[in-house]
Amino acid sequence: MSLKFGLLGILNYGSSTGYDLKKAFDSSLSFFWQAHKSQIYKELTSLERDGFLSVENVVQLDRPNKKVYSLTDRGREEFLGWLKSDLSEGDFQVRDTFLMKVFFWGELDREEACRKLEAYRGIHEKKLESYQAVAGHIRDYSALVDPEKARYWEFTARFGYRYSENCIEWAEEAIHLLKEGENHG
Amino acid sequence: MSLKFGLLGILNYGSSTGYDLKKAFDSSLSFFWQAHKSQIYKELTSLERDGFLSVENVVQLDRPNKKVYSLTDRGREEFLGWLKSDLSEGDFQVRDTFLMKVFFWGELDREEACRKLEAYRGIHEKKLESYQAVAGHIRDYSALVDPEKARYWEFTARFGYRYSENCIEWAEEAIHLLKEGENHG
DNA sequence: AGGCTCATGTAACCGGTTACATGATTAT
DNA sequence: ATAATCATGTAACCGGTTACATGAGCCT
Repeated sequence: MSLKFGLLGILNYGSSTGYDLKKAFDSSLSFFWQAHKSQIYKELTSLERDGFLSVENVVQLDRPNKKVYSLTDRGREEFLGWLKSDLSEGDFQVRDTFLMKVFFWGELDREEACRKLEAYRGIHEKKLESYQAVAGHIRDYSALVDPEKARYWEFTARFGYRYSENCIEWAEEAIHLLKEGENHG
Repeated sequence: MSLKFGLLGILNYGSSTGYDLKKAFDSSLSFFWQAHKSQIYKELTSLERDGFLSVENVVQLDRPNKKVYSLTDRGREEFLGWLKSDLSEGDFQVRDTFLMKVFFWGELDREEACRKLEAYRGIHEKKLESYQAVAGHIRDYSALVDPEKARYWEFTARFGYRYSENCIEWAEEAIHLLKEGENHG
């Protein structure tokens, strides 16, 4: 359901093509939402059919033709309605296959569990670095765009940073407990 | 994809019916995975078709008949294969509609953003309480079941607790930044 | 009388993933 | 030469959600 609003939200900044929307997703929303191009093209078609977007065919000579989508008034209303709507249960539901595995780790031996925790920590350490880079990009941007927007982009990047930090601390705590338990477990 | 392994994992503890598997999901896996009963019944049918489960029809007189599913050897192999498999990209991808909204909050005024952050904090404060209750239940259980299993159940509960704690701290930080920005923004 | 628990599902739909398909231009 | 970029999609499939449907027994 949220891909729809992600697309409307980006198009609220300005008109765009499916191709560029995919790039926008990959570069700025991918921490908390991923989208395949096939899904983006499908969704754009139905948003246009429903009157939330208008489309213009742009013929190009040196490159493939393209379809430029623009938010209609109805589309903007739809987007703002979603944005203002109250938080609901679904906004808090997490799905995490890694934690599902952890839940069943009683079937593995502790060495294997420790190795997996260390791999997990390593991945989040790399993510920390990339969030710092993202934070830098946003600061560069915020000089150019509405700083009121950039403020919230920073909040989401900060969330990602803190999230990975927390995963690392949790993993270290768990590793510690496993190694402690080895002696008198 | 992970519902499959969640079901195999619980059935690895012992045979069960769709009805009871739904309860097991709701009571212990729901923090990181939710499942509807319609989906559970569908999945059980295909797991049996694929030879990962066997099924026994149990006729009852005072209650509706039931189907008791049991893990086959193939099913146990399939489960352990998944459990031992290396972490992949998909194990780290987050989907969070709340953060999607935050990303676009530049379209709202700050008071509204603050109110939503406070609601968010409030919800996670309630979640913190429920995780403490969960941790208690696990400790009660761990006297009865294999403590090596309970250890990992605690890890996932601890993750949930820390996650909500982190959300609260992030929200407070964000509220602070918004209120600070009011004066000289 | 009314609501909860036990116990099963089907049907319609929506959202998301993977693979396939094309083809010119531009940069290394 | 070759790989990347630009730009569009389709098709098949899988996974997940919502609503509908039934019906006995037990508790208040």
